Amino acid sequence: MNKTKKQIVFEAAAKLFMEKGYLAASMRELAERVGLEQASSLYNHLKSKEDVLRKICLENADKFIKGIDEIERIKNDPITQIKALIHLHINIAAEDPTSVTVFNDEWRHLSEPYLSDFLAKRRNYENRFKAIIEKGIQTEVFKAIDPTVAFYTILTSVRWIHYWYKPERNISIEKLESDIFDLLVKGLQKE
Amino acid sequence: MNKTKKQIVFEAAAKLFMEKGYLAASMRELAERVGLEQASSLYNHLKSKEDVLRKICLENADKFIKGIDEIERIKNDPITQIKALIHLHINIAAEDPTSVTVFNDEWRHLSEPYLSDFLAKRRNYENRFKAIIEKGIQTEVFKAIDPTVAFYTILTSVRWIHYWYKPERNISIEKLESDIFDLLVKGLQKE
DNA sequence: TGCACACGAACGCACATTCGTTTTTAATAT
DNA sequence: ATATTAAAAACGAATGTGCGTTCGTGTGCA
Repeated sequence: MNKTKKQIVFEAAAKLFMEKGYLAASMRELAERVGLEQASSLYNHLKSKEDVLRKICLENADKFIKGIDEIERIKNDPITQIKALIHLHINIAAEDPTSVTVFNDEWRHLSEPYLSDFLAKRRNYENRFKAIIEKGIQTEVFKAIDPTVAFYTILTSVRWIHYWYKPERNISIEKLESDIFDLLVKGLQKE
Repeated sequence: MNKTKKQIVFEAAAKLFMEKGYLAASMRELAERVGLEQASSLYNHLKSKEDVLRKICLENADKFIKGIDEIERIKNDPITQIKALIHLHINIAAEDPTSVTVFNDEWRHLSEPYLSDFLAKRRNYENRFKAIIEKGIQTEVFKAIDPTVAFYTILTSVRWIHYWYKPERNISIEKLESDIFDLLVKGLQKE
């Protein structure tokens, strides 16, 4: 099925936001990229520049929330849950790398009240992520290192995968997933 | 010794760049923050907005290059080198978190040829970081996971520490360092 | 007397967005 | 097939705003 012009515009916007950053991306350049002579023509397809950013951020935030909902529901032990969280981050990043990059890097340019909404969702996700790690430490499945350190180190690792992972480097996402899991859970060192 | 006005201006600029992002930071707001009524007055202390960004980026890039220079010179085995790299990242971040944040997040707004210079330095650093990990894998000190995955996962972990590490959380940088080392090298899982 | 600094006006530019108008498209009726 | 119509999309001019920076001038301190 053909993409609507609206879809084309939104995808080009995400790409432009990713490449230049939200503030440096201009509606004039976006127009050019989708074959329009005038930026004003864009407004037949979108409400505003920020509205595009909002949709991208919200969409991805919901993906993560939905993901952790299911992980909490289905998985039980912390190790399997961590594995599932790695899986979640990699899959979302692989599915739409452009969109997840914008989500990750440009959310701070949301204006209120959308910024607060976004941050609330983010905090919610992070707290639940952290709780999984804390549970692992409490039940002595994980090492007795500082939970905050463990949490942020792992979250950071998986949150920025989109920065460097390019599928064409002929490493599959399955291998990527299991390598990251090995590294974070079992450590870099051999025995 | 008292800070010169120039120092005050540069530090306030770094802080402003960090808080709002380089593009969203305005010279008028910077002026206000350092007690000047007019943005034009700033130009007695700095050459241009971008010049401030350049100095911040260059300064930090050199810190990392100098750091890895010494690590290559003094340390021998990959494990000790990784430990030293973690130490390096944490110390640079702790010493001047504001500046390292700007360095890390805003370099892309450098214009040519400074951008290319910066990226060359960055590539240099990353290649040498990666070489250490590859050596560890080749000599079978490290697990046989994909070197690129190992490299980026570790680099990402240490590169974004400034995002979340606040010294007032009463965890010392020594503990932070050893916990991150434990996690990355020995793994999260117990035994 | 000179120098460092602050001021205030001004310049030129790029930006997102609005508006009224024209063109294109596609569905309907002849 | 062709003509009619209404909606969708593109246009181009215009608006207002904020930006970095320059310049000429003034002020106060060494």
